[in-house]
Amino acid sequence: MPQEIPKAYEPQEIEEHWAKAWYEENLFRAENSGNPKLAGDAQPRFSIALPPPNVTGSIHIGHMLEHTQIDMLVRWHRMRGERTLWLPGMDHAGIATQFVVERMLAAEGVRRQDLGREEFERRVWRWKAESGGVIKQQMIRLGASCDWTREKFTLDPALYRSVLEAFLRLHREGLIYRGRYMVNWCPRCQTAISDLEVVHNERAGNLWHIRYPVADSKEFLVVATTRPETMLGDTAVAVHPEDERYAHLVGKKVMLPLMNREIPVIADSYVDREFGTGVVKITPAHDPNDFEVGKRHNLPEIDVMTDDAHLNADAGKYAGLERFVARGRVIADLEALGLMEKITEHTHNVGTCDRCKAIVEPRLSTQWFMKMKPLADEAKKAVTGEFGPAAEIEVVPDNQRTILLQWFENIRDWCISRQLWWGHRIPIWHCAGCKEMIPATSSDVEIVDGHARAAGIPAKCPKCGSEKLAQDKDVLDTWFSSALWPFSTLGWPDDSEDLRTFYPTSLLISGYDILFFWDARMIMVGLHLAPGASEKDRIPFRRLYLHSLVRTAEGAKMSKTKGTGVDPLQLTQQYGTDALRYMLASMAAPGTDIALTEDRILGARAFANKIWNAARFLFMNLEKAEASSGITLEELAAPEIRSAAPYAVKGEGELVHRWIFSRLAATSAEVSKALDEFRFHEACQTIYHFFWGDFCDWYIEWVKPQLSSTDRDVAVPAWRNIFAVLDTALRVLHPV
RNA sequence: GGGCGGUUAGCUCAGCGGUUAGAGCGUCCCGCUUACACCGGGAAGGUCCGCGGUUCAAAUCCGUGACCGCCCACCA
Repeated sequence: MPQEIPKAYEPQEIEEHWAKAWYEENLFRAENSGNPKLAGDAQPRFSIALPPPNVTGSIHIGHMLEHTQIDMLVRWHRMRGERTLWLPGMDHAGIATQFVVERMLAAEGVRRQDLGREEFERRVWRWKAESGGVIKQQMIRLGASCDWTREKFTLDPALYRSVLEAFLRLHREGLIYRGRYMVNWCPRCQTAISDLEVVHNERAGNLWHIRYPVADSKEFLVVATTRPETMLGDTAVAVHPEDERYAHLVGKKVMLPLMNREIPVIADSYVDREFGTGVVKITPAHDPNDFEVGKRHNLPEIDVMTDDAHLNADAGKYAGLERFVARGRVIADLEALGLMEKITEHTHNVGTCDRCKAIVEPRLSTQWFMKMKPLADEAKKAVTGEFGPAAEIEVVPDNQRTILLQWFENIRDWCISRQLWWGHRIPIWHCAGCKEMIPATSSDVEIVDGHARAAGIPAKCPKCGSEKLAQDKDVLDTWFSSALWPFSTLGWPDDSEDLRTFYPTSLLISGYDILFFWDARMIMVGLHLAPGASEKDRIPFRRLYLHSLVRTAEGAKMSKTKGTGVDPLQLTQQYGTDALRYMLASMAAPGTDIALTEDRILGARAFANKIWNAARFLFMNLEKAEASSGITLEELAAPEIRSAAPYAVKGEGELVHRWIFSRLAATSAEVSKALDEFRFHEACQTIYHFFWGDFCDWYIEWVKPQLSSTDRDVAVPAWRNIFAVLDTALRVLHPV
């Protein structure tokens, strides 16, 4: 202890000092935890994987909430003598990172296409180094007690190997397939995106009622549409099979206006007689429903758009126009021809790209998909406990379980290929001759230019013998590698020591916003691919806790790419990490989101200060007591002396000592229980009350005279007691 | 169209079957008592959204209505 203890807690220097020391000494290596006397299965274990932050910038306060909660549990388990691993790492975040880098390039007036794939990748790697470094420093500074010796990145060679192994296995099993289907196409990012990456917003729009002249007749069929420009790709018009109004026209042809193409009138029960006119134009290449209808009726599929959402040559005279320009032109032309029956107002859902907000175009495209049904069925059983209690994944809070199960119930296949340059390249080669698709011969990787590439390059086409093979240009959805995270980071597919020791992980803590993106897919993929004879060995985690989200005082969600994130380091400078962590933890009630307000941080800072001062008081008075009654720190701090507390104190006040110890025991028990049930806020509140109310306000005040007594029979036991209490209280507090 | 939350003190929120409903911040009085004014002592302040029900007992459980918010969904 320094001579002069500052009056107020000055967190900056102290916290930074310890954070650095912890990191440099690798204090939190898994090897440093646990009870050395216990070997093998007798040693209790606790393992948890960090949800890898995206390397799209730096972490914000929301990450810090997550990390604080994880850290509390990790420290708590470590203190209880368990072999504890918190494995950190980061995610390459394919589309998100590529978007960020593209945006930076745009500021220089450069497009990624100008640079070419290789150069662009180099730029992203450079950005990754920068961003990843920042994130790591932030986490260290914020005191996250993870094992940095095991840090991973989703594009590490070892993890690419896991990805290859997973892909090849699933492909071999027929769970990964390639095909031409309707996908969500983002014209800005110029890639397909999964259903989950589409955000639907209600927007005011119109319903355009267009007359399609019936061939060889004076009649019209009036169709209603929200996207008139897609009519250029119509290949049929549909009515309900039992709709008497139109029964006589089924099987006839109508003339598609503007394109002057004859298309059939078909009957399909998909049509809702009540909506609009009861007649639907069918555009199989640009609408998911129409695509299904088209398949049922063997309709041609005419894609009228280009990758960047301009109309293509199949759109006749509209070719080259941007889609919304074309819409205007189509409407004007229809009106000029007198074929626009009417225009009504209509609000409808518009899908936008989660990343760049561009309006998504449903579009026919050849992509890689993952068959989800069989995987989801198994995952469901793990969540409902059908595999037995040992293989049950407990979901907290409980209502999220329902949500998860519903999602498994209604699962659809997952489009896993992305037309991006940043990510895991698909290990399939296409034969130039016979179009055969040849998978990599192994999941081995080689290092080229410092980064991993698939090494199992097939030499020639097994079907036609051609040697003109080219690797698929697409990369995998970033969540594909994320789905493997709990075991890929531990060495899978190798049978590694870490994998045997720490898999399945004990727990996953993630935000509920990525429940489907990540958590659900980990369960499905882990259950299918992870090693182990039974389900209980393959589930990726035994418990799943979905934490709430930190919002701004106005309730907006935080996001780095949107620039609404709050930098935790800045707040740390102002209030101290401990205060921030405490504040976050104390607000982390399951199920409700957190609005960030300064008040709460101030309260937390006051608490940190209180603790500091309580300790300061004791140390300052100890010096005096040394003089008056000859007490030494050694007499108090030795573990065997502490553990023998409480000591009987001569004279009055015996009860007070007994009281504080009973309160301490109760507090400690309550905190443990709260932590075990993820009630972080209650744990905080309990300690707060004990420390401030019981310990400071009552106990210290009461014991003050005893501490300064010259009678050693009074002073020594009193001191011993108060030190034991302080020590234990700080230990209870340590997780926070 | 389905599902999930929320509505409690001036503000932000906890509590979710059992004595006078809590916390932080704010407000009002009183205190520089040898750790702390980022403090201590005290006080004011609440038909726990409305209505109906279950119960010896309800902010807490059930039903219903209202108003907010979120998620999922292929009605053109």
